[in-house]
Amino acid sequence: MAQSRALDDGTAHDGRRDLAAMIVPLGRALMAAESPVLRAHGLSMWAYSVLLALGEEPVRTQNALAQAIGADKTRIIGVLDGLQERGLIERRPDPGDRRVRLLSLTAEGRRLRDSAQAGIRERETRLLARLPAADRTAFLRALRTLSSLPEDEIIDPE
Amino acid sequence: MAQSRALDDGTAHDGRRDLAAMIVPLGRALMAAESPVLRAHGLSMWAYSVLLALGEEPVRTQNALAQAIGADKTRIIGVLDGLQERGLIERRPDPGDRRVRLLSLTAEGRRLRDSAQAGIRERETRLLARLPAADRTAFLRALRTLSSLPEDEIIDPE
DNA sequence: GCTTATCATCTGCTCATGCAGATCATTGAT
DNA sequence: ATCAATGATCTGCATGAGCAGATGATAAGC
Repeated sequence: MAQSRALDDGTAHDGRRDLAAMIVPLGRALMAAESPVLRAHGLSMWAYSVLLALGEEPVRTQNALAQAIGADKTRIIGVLDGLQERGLIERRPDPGDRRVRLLSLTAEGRRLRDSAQAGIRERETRLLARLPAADRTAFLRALRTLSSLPEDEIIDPE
Repeated sequence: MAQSRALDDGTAHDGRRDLAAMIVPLGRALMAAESPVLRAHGLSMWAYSVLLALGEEPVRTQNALAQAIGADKTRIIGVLDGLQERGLIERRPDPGDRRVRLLSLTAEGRRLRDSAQAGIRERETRLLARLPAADRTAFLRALRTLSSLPEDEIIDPE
């Protein structure tokens, strides 16, 4: 263990840093990278998250949508108001239960989402070009796997 | 483009999600995973980050330390006070410039850091076991590369 | 019909964070 | 010696997020 810190960079005895220590700042930087693209499209991070979460089928209940994007159900109401006013989403009562809203994208909302996402994708492609092709592919595959895990499986693996 | 959304899961036309959309929630979950380990060691996230950032050589200036861990220099003062009180770190004036503090780990601080990190590493190993070995290796290699990039290179690649 | 539960909505409160400003001690330049 | 800059420290302010509670409309169960 005398060599446990040959390099003073937060690394453990196997020479790598904690996952969180690598992933969290990277996530912050990626969000900062998205910021100008979203601004150019007149979207906040939460507005964009909402657009990403809405697809071909309406999402049933605002609470379900909020949970899907990791937001507070009370705090997305203003976001939804704004998106609805701009004609990017529609909110309709569920005919079978009028307490509930069905949320869907408009064609305009889809276009804006796709345009913003294309801008973000372009930047990501340039960033990922720093990785060897095989590493890039494996990285994305691993990331998809890990990010698809239910949260409690990440928190308490096995 | 008619097939651009075969699956309604926030994916672009190449079928993958935005990096931020995958990495940010993963980072949050990883932090949540660390939480019980840190609590068991009587450490906050920031306290742990400070311990990780201090190595064999003293860190010169509190501001440099704050920047290194992505914290606000004014907000880590309390953290440093607490760590110092517990005998986990030392703060000494630089003999060459008494405005400046030299920050270093005590032996006790090193032990606590290493113990916490071992606990966290154990959980990570279990989590990463879900990946095929080759993907795991490539993922960690890629993650190291990306997380080592200067922030402005991530924000504005090339 | 009455009671309980659910959804959307609004609002208040607390906490963390980022940033700015002020103060004091120290340093460097003139 | 004076002035400007720097580092640590304290504090205030604004903002956003998380959570709780209340309200009104609607639905389900008895």
